[in-house]
Order: sequence, then C-alpha cells, then structure tokens
Amino acid sequence: MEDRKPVDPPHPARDVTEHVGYRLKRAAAALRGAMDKALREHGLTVPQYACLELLDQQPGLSNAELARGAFVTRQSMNVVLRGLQDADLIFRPASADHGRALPAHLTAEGRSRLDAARSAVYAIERHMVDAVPQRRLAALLTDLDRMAEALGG
Amino acid sequence: MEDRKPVDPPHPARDVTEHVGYRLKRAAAALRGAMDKALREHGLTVPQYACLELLDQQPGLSNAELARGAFVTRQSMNVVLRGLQDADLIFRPASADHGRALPAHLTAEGRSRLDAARSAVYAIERHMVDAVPQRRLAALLTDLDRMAEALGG
DNA sequence: TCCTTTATGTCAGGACTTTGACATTAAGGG
DNA sequence: CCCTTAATGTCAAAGTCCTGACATAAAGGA
Repeated sequence: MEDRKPVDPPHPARDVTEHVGYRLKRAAAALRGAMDKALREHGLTVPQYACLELLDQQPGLSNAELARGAFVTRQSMNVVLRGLQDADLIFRPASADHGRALPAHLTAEGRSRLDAARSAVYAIERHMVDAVPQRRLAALLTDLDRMAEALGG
Repeated sequence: MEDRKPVDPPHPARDVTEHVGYRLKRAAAALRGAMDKALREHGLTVPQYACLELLDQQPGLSNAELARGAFVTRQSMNVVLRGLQDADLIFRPASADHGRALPAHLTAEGRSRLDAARSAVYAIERHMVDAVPQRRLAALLTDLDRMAEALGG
C-alpha cells in the first residue's frame, strides 16, 4: 500500500464542490433540466430544439455542421435529424447535388414549433441572466468562452 | 399559416451562439470532453470519477446522495456504483443496519485509482482556470452558482 | 395505533449518446 | 493522372441516462 499523494487543487477549495468544474457542471445541469422540462411541453428534446434553432438562423446546414454546433457527434445528430424529419419539422433532399452533405431546412411546421418553444426557452434564459449582476454579464460570457477555448472546445 | 412572432431574446445577441445558455453549454461540453479523454487513460468515466471524488470527501454517502451530488438520477448512479463495485473500487454493505440507504466507501484500490485520476483532472481544471483573469474567478464562481440556483439547481 | 408523507433502492423500458468502423466524395500535391 | 488527405453520411454495438413504476422504510400527525 502506497501513501496517498495529495495533488494541489487548481485553486483553493475545501472540497470538489467548490471547484470550477463542479460549479460549471452544476449550472449546465440546472439549465439542461429546466430546458428539458419546458421543451417537453412542446414535444421537443434539447438537442432537437438546438437543431431547429441552428437551422432557423443558418438554413441549409449539413448533419456534420449541426453536430458541431450542438456539441454532439455526427451519429447523435443524425438520430436527431431523423426524428425531426419524421415529425415533418425539417426536410432534406434525398441526395446531394454537389458534395455529400445534405442541406437541411425547416418546414413551415418546424418554424412554428420553434417559435412556440423559443418563448419558453427564452424565459428560462432570461431568468438565468437576471440572476447575475448586469455589469458582469459580458465578462461572464468572455470567461466561459476562454475556458472553452482553453480546453479545445 | 400564422406570422412568425419574434421573441425578445434574454439579452442582445445576433444569434443563438451568443446566448448565455449556448456559451455555458459549450464550456461544459469542452470540459466534459477533456475529462472524458483524460479519464479514459485511467479506466474511469466522468460519472465514476465524480462518484469516487464525492466518496473520498464524504465517506458513507448513499446512492441517492451521490446521485444528487453528481447531478444524475438515482437510477443512473446505481449503475455507476455497480460498475465501481464490480471493479472493487468501492464497497457497500449488503444490507442497511439503520434505514434503507446503503453507505458506500472507497476501497484501497479505489483510493489509489482516484489519486492517479485526480492529477489528470486537476491539470485540466488548472488549465481552464488559468484562462480566466484571476481577479474575476471569484465572481465567475458566484455567478455560476446564482444561475444554477435561479434555475432550481 | 393508523395513515400520510417523504425518501430510498430497484426493476423495466426506452431514448439518447458515444466509440469504432466503413464507403463515398471533394480537394491538393506529386 | 494518381494518390493522399480530409470531410461527410451511415451502420453496428455498447454504454449511459432518463422516465415511469413499484416496494420498502423512516418520520410525523390525527
């Protein structure tokens, strides 16, 4: 049996629950839970909503591009897209004219569904944003981006 | 067909990628990815590592308590615990003496495995923390907590 | 005491996500 | 032109996580 070798934590903390990673995970989990609950009433999952939102602002994105935008694998996004396609919320051409990427677009029903869900999601985000002092919001966003970039996100 | 009804975003943004939720998700995904990669070399998943870390600092936690601490359901934590138990990294009594909760404890092997993995995880967290100005770190932690609380985290 | 509430562990089923692998397609360099 | 590289879509298998449900056990009040 070897002795325990304490590792210096990244910053002073009494336990893991004070680590940045833990707090980040907690906040993300809270957001995910709130969105799950709200979107369920609209018949959408979080990845599905994210996909619709991306397609609304960038019509014609391919499966791989959507996957990167939603931070999931191509395989996962493929499943999401099929679900959305079966629900007639998006459509994709059967074959690509140029490369291999199949550009996806919202259907009219997809747009209206997105509009409905967006109200609920924005209310959640508003509630979340209101919890932090307004003067720190910009810095918060900057720091989140820096952390993501530092980790290769 | 009804007209699209624009919803005011929670804060000024050109598109979803500038929303707080998106940035939060991006940072969390980057952290998760980095931890996944690092922990795989130690034969651990992120939930397993989180579980070991919690048990190291609070020995005797029950399945339900660990689930809350790791932001997953009891059912999910139950499978995590079984995996850790099968790998002899933790142990639980077959039956509870007092209530119904089964207190879990690290084995010696669990402790050494945790020590090894911790170095890798702390290096990641250090890298992440170093990416944000030190004077803003405390505020960042506070804001993450406020957002989590506002959403019922 | 009895009942309700709350919390826990567990089972079953399904949904989601991932890793690994393969074939197809476009682009660039030799 | 041919080959390598990179990117994409897809399939298969496994793991992970969730919702829903049920039985057990402690605590509190009528």
